[in-house]
Amino acid sequence: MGLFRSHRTWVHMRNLIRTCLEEAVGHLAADVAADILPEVVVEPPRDRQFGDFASNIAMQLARVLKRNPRDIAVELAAMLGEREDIAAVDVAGPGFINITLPPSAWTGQLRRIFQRGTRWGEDEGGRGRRVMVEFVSANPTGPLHIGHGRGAAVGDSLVRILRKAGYTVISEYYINDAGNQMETLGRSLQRRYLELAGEINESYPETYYQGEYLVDLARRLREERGTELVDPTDPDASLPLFTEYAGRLILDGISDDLAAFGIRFDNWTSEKQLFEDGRVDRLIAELRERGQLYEQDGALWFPASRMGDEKDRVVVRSNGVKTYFASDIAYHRDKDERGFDVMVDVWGADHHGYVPRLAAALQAVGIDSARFVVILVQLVSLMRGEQPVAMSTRAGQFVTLREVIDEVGKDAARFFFLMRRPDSHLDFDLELAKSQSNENPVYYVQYAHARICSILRTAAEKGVAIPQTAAFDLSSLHLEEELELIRKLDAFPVVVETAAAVFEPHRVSYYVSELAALFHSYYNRHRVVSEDGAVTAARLVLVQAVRNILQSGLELLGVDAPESM
RNA sequence: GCGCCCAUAGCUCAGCUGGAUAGAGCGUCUGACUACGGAUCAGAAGGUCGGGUGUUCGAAUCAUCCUGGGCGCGCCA
Repeated sequence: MGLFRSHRTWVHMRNLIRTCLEEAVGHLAADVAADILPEVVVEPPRDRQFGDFASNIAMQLARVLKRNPRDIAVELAAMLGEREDIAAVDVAGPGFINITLPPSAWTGQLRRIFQRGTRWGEDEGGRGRRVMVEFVSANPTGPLHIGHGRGAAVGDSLVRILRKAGYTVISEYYINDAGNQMETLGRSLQRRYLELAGEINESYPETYYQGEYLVDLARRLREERGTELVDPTDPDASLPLFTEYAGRLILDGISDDLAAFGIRFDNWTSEKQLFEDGRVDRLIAELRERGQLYEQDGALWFPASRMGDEKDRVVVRSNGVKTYFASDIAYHRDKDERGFDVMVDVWGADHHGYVPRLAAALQAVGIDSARFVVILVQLVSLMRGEQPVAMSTRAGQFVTLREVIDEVGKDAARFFFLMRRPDSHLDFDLELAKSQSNENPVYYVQYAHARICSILRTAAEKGVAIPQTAAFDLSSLHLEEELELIRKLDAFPVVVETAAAVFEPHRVSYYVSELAALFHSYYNRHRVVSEDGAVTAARLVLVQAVRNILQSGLELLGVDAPESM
């Protein structure tokens, strides 16, 4: 059986090598129960001199087989070495198996990658499993700030990555439009409105929302309705109108800001709606039926402490008001009923204390909490060069996402948010993000893409045919830099798969940066378009493949891949 | 006080869930096209992976303790 004659023509090399090793291990350990055999892991070696791939399986097997790892490695290597399509197999160190493929294997792989185009990296790993990714979900009480921006970038990129990895994904925004914060919002707008009408003399209360945007909304309301909403006898009567007005316009603004950030949600779910159509009540009834509620001090409690949380939590307050916790359980019960295998929630890290209680509650209504994944995104420190930018939500002084997008651009903002692990603190430097210099990593990647486009334009101007297929001889691609590029392209599906599995978009950011670096280096050393027709054609195939992967990698981050800059 | 997260080069951070001599960008220093875009490239210097103990063939990675920083501990959302 030929190693590279797979029924799936788009399989990356690493998986093929793994399959080969698994076969060999099967022969070697035929009498060992399969379930105690260690998983075969194949990865690039630390040092390229060791070859294309390395596996530590012999050392893992040593434990099970109770044999010297080097002996095992030698035997496995002997089996692999018989294959014609493997150039060399070596045993090194304590028992690493190092595998080298012939250049023809790599050019053959390049051909497949090229023909796959921007679909290279699409995988079936998700097997169509249904995932909901819920993110942002900010209260419609004010514009999105920069912290929301990070959550938005992470959530949206996760959606893109999961889709690429073969999952069926729905993105959703949960609108927290119920509760007393909305009432406070209404009162705040009402107050600003009355101030405009000259009805108020006292200073604006500290407990109200402080942002300037409420003054703008009040002006707008006044333009639309004049002073007809001034009702000195019964201010509460018109309060719902203010609340509804503020909530609706702020949510529209949030939606616009997200659109400017390249984000469109598949679905929006209203918390208020959950209350109004009885889903919250049904959930509470369900908890009661399952014996998961008790009454104390006039309130209804969920015994979360029985399932790992610090203390029990109130579901219905003694005044009859249902808590946010209640609606949140109901919301996740609803997600479950909509048939999602996995529910991913992207939250600010300051909500981490909330995770155990919700996980416990889901478990209590029969939802395996392993299906509930919370990605905690750490807060963002905004910097302007060395100087921290002061932000205080309370004082209404915060930098909005919109301001950041306007100042540094969507691409830089998204890339910066996705450069770090979600659970790592992020310093966001506005000056750096804005600078069109070599300090800025966004341009580095985009420039690589634009440069390739430029090469293709040059080739076209010179009358060189741009290869549309790779169905010709690529054997002139034998330089180490060229093989290195192909290996990197080959690894893209692994990056997508891993980023999806561990919910870490920053892996894609690193990948595209590394791929761009390999390309820039190659570009500076070797000409693509030259007098040699065969070499030119082969190199055009290579750089076009690089372009495709840069493009789809950036696509996963929601960053544009410009043809010129 | 209890819980969660973090600690890796001067700075900002990766490290492919336990592998070989710990990497990248920025900054610093030295260099590179009269050719496809110099927003680029080549090279150098820079480390007790916060500290201790443990687990094993093998630890930045796992366990545990300590130190230091962030966050959370409401009948708020």
